[in-house]
Amino acid sequence: MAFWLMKTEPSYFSIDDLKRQKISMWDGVRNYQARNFMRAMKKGDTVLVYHSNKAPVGIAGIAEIVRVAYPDPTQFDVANEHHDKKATLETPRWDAVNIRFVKKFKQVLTLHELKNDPHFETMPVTQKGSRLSVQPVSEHHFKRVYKLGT
DNA sequence: GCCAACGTTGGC
DNA sequence: GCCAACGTTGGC
Repeated sequence: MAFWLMKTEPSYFSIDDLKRQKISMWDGVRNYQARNFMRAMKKGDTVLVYHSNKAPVGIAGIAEIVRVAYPDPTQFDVANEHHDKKATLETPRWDAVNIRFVKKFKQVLTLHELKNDPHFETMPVTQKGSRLSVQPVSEHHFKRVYKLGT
């Protein structure tokens, strides 16, 4: 059982969208390191859903992996903003996973709060210039987030 | 393989 | 909207 953090711009896809849809495809990841982390995800793993770019920036809730990595269909779709002309059905480049809504935090656990809590000093998301959209989370960090968020 | 140019992310 | 910190591309 592993823990992950995945970033989304809430104007594009938010924890409320996930709550409404119950199960959602997490697509559009176009970074190899992030993709490789997605490939390491197992059914039942826990995901911290992180809202980027729009205040309040931070962890908005929790989801669970219900389908492991499979070729992201948006890479083949010329009309999609995430279309990749170098990807083919035979040699796909990018993967998606499916997640299930678990919990929305009463309020977003903000990046500011994470940065001000010494427990999170080594958490990747609190590091300056951390752009990786899919990150592993330690159990220690997850437990602390859970405690503060719920 | 180097690295400049370019594109993107994401906090602020 | 700004811009630092990246990641990617492509000429050489």
